[in-house]
Amino acid sequence: MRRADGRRRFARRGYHHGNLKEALVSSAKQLILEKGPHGFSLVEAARLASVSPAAPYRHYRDRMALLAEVARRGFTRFADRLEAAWQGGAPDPDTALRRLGQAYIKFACEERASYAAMFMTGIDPEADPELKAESDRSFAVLLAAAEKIDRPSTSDPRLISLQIWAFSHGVATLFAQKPESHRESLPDPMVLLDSGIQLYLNGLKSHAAKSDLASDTS
Amino acid sequence: MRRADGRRRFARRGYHHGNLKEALVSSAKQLILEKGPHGFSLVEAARLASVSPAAPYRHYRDRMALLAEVARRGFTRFADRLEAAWQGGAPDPDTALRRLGQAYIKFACEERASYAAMFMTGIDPEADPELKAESDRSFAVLLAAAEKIDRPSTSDPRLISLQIWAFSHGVATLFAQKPESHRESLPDPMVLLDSGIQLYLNGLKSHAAKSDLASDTS
DNA sequence: TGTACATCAGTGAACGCGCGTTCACTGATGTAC
DNA sequence: TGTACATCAGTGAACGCGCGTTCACTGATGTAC
Repeated sequence: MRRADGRRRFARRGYHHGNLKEALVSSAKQLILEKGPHGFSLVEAARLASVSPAAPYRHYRDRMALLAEVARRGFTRFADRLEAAWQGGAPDPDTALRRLGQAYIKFACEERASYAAMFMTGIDPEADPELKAESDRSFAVLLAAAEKIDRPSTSDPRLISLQIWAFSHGVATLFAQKPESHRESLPDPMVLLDSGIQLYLNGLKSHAAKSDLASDTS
Repeated sequence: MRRADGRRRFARRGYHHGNLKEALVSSAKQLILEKGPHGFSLVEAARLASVSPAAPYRHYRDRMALLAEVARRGFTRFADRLEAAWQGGAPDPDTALRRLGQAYIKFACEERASYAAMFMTGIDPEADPELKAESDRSFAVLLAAAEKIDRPSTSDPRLISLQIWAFSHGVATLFAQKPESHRESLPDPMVLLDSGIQLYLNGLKSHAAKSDLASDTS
């Protein structure tokens, strides 16, 4: 286990690594953090796992397959967290939605590499059924939330969920993706999203009795 | 001027290109569209401009310098468009802000390559004074708008402008960056942003008399 | 419990590729007189 | 208007690099008997 020049992270148990599949995912995440999802290379991930450049091909078809694995696992944890935050909308939808937003940002901050693999690699969930399942599960939480909140009866929950998603994603990519040191005088992304969502919900409510802007596209 | 195998786009006038600096910017934008900002290479841009791989170095220090030039020009047009849309807030701030949002999405759709160079390359405006000036000018429009709209007196215009920016950026990256063919059943990004901003503004207004959520971070 | 053997998960060398960049050069252009 | 010359903007060949991927191989593991 050496470092610095020939950087290695995982002690080897012998000829066989023991847990190379996991180790590669972990190495990939570290490299994505350091160089962004496009700077990631399979060769370097292998090096980081103390393994020859050919070894990863025993576990992943190619470079993209490992990236997709990182994204897939990311979506799984993402969906788990969102579900746990939403809790079926208890005790009331507004409170639950605020928790949902906080969970979103928390994930983007704490799992920067996963978030990048999920949303900044141009990976297409449609191409991989497993990936799609987990990504659908994530979005389903947002949709359920949009359906349950206090809103005009004619409003479109799908539109609302996409708006909340876009807002969350914007805050995540602009303010939560950079390492904390680089944020300087910017406001806390959590506060930014939270207060924005509250204002948005308020707008929805106050419009319940008026014209339905969220479904009126004029 | 040939194509397909040795793809060339610009007719040469002879030994000297005539307008290589411009041609390279144009080639770079096309390549960014085709392969994303990370797939862009200086060698290929040169090829597309019918010029040897060494030629670009007469005009740009290195690969990043050309990318920064695309971003800088993008920010210039972006700021121009935002200023033109905002019009000092006439005839009323709400109407002007809606125009602003529309201009934002319009830019992201019509100038996908520029938008990508500006926001998806990890380019740092702080590093280049010219870049920073144009990027500041863009953000200044958003800030001016946030100051002028109907909002609680205790609210923080900076926070509001960042929220509007984050929402716009989220819609732009999630729904406006992909080629239109790939959007399928998704709603029009323009409508998505516009109706969301209206709801947000409404929330701001309805809170003017109540507690100021936009400045209260509890 | 011991041995033969199939299977698994590694090795390491090699390949072709495209890229960024440098270099000595050369053709074209524009300016001074 | 014509010529000498400096400067500018190209060429093309070459370099070293890291990457993705393949290949024949081999050491370790686990299972059948």
